[in-house]
Amino acid sequence: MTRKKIQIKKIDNIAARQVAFSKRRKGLFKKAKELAILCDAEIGLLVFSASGKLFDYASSSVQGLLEKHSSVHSENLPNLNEPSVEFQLESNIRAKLNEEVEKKRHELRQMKGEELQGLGLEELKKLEKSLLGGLSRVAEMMDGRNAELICDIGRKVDLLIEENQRLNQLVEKMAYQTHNMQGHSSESIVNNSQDYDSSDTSLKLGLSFLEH
Amino acid sequence: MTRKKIQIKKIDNIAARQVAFSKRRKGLFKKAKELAILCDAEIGLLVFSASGKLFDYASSSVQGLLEKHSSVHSENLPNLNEPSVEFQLESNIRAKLNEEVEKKRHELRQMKGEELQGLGLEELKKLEKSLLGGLSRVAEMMDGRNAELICDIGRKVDLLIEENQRLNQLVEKMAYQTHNMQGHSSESIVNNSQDYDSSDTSLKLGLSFLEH
DNA sequence: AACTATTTATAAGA
DNA sequence: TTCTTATAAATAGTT
Repeated sequence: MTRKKIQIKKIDNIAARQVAFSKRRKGLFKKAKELAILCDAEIGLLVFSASGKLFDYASSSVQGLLEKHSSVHSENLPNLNEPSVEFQLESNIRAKLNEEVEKKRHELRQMKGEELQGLGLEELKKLEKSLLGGLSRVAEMMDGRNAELICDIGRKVDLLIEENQRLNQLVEKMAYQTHNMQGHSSESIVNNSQDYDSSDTSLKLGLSFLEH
Repeated sequence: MTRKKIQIKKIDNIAARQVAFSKRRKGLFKKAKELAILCDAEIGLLVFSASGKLFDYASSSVQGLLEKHSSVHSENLPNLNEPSVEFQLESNIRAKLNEEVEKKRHELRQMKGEELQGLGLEELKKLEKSLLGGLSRVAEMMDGRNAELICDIGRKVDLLIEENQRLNQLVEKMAYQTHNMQGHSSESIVNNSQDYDSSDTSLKLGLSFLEH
């Protein structure tokens, strides 16, 4: 709503979100109070920040109702004040979790080269070191994977070469037998033998196998 | 708040009050929803019109609370046997948060080159790309900081050189005056003048200033 | 925490 | 109620 129109979706930047929360919360409460006064309405308003902090407003007759739940700060009403204890605990846990998520999100962003504004030279150096470390380990892992891949290819090629040799021997044997049995048309058989024997062909077969 | 500024006090005219109630109520709910989304807040809003009609809004986890209140409206003095509704909601939220923390933790580890076991070559390539991207942006930011630093040094050196020149002139003047007043012992003063004039000294001062 | 350029909300009128 | 419009109020981005 001002220097620029914004989309209504969760604000990514933590600091900006906190600022917006503070500003808009104030505005919301003001509007609620105005409506209550101008139009003689009864209004109850509860706002929990993402970190679990409670802000509330209640025009007279709704007050009692909200107070029970907001007993975070008003400690009275000995009847049914049990939910408050649990609620406080839960709120606390949630606040911590939220904080943790926020921290990790920020850290991740920084590792991706975003949200670097606040960092000094020393912190940037640390970040760079961390990135380089990660990078080298990723590269290592990639090397490993590549090595495995090459190893696989090697094994497959070996198998194919073996198979080729076997076929080759078989073909030669058949050519020999055929030659002995019928003394003609041996040429075509010799040509086939040469095709199977080509080591170029065996390599191509090995690679195409790997693509599946 | 528009064709004319209004005072915040109960609107006398009944029709006008109803119109205002309808308009402002709409605005208030809109603002509440925006705050909940933009700032990841939990919000509960109850509005009773002067005639007793109820309007409400509740972002997820507050829903249980408000439902109870609106039921209080019809039948009050509740039996206190259900901590379950709230508890379930809280549990849900916590589970989601925990999951998120876990995911981000894992992602961070991977960017640091740990927990890479499950990744295939393609995923590793993506990770490498992300790390390289982050690295280049961090390097950029470091360049910026270094440039700033050098700029600072330059400014401080300039100031010191100026100051040195001023002092030098002052010393020369004093030397001249002293020489005129008493025609002896001018040598020591000349020596002092040379000390202040040393550009090596001014540079050293400039750098040592920066270390604090 | 203050400023300000814009957007948004809305009082009055139709 | 709904629409329009002139103006007040809220506020996003900036400092």
